[in-house]
Amino acid sequence: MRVLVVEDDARIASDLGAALESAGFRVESCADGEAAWFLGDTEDYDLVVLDLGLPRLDGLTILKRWRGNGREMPVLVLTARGAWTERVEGIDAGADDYLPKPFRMEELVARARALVRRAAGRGSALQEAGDLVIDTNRMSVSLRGVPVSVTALEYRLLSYLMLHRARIIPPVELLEHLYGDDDARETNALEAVITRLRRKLGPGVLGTRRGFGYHLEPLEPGE
Amino acid sequence: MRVLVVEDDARIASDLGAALESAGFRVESCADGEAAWFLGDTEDYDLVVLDLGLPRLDGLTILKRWRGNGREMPVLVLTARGAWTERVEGIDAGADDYLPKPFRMEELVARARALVRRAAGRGSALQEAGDLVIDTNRMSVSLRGVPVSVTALEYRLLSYLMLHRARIIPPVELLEHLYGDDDARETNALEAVITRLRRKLGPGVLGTRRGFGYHLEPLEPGE
DNA sequence: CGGCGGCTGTCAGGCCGCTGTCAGGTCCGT
DNA sequence: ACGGACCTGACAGCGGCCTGACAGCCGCCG
Repeated sequence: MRVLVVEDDARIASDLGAALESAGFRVESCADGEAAWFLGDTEDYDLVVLDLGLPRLDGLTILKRWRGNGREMPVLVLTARGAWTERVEGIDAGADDYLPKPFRMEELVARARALVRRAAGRGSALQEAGDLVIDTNRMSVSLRGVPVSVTALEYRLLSYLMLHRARIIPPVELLEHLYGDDDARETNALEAVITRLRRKLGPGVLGTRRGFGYHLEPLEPGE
Repeated sequence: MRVLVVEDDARIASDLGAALESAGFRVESCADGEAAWFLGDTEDYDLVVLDLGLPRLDGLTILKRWRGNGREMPVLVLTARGAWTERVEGIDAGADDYLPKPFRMEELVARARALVRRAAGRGSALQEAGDLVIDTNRMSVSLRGVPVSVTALEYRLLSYLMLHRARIIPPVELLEHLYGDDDARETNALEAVITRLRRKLGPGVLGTRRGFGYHLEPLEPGE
């Protein structure tokens, strides 16, 4: 996690840096507006902490330029106490969160963490198990990087197995999930789906434990 | 048991909260999508009850983001009556169960309990006795760290002995547990299973007390 | 509207591992 | 030493599971 701290007050900057570092961030600092703009525009940060009162180039302007250039990293804006207009402007400029000064370091760290995590949810939401990767946003599946086309039903099955990949899933539970109607199916619809999926995914992905249920293959503790 | 209720209709939310609380849950409510997403992403709940129609941020989107971020708590989705597509989408997004509105509170509570129970087996659910370890998630057995492949019946036998490892289990009780039918079996099916298990586990694991029953080996109270 | 193709449940057939049964053999308690 | 409780290996039937084929359903498109 790489974070850029833009703050001209040396004492605050050093406090911020210390707090964020002890929270596990890799911190880079910058006191000058022009330099900050350049860094944020060219480097990749997971988070920027941006003070608005800066020499040479206003914080809001920097933020607007970044956004205008398509830079989408989360930005946490520090505003002076009660400067309400600044807050509104900050939002308009594309800030993701703001914190009025003075603030407690714990709160800043908490918000920083939340922002980073939230930003993670923006990209493609990937879940993986072994060679299999499913993208829950695009509802797509790929195996060893190669996309595999699956039907809606097959996708549901895979995504459920993926979500509960730590367990063995008994057939009843899968049936309940795929079809909802809890009237006991006496058919082998499930087996059919499994077979068709296996044909697409090849061996070594969908595992069966006779008498127990199904699971995604990399299930560590042996056989 | 901590549960998050995400529901914008105040009346329904309060009914839900009351029902779940009287069922022994600790309830937190949230009517706003953005806030719900944040809570579910940063707090740890044992269950989330999620209504799909929300202001600011759609329930399905929230769910997908949670899953994409690796949040795996059980989620019970509330859908509008007859909105079948919603149900399917909910499953696709990673819901563990869903309930069409309107519903009876008893049913919701029942399903909530079931979900929590199911998810309870998620942490390292290891039970051990002596050198023997049973993983109830993976339904696997290992001896001195070495995985042993057992059949469904053998597994049930072992897990029953494990559960009651403090005492000696008479054969009738085991038969009853394994086969249900209480008509006294005059066969030696049980002995056969025991023998096969002993072959896999080696000596010193399954003990016999002639005339009393079976037990797992390290039986504390004086030999 | 009618044909077409993809999706999916059903059916029949088959494989093979699991499991009860049987026929002994062994061990323990009395 | 005897009887019964228990063990064990062999074996055959069953049932869980797999698979290919087929048909109904539905959306798509001309």
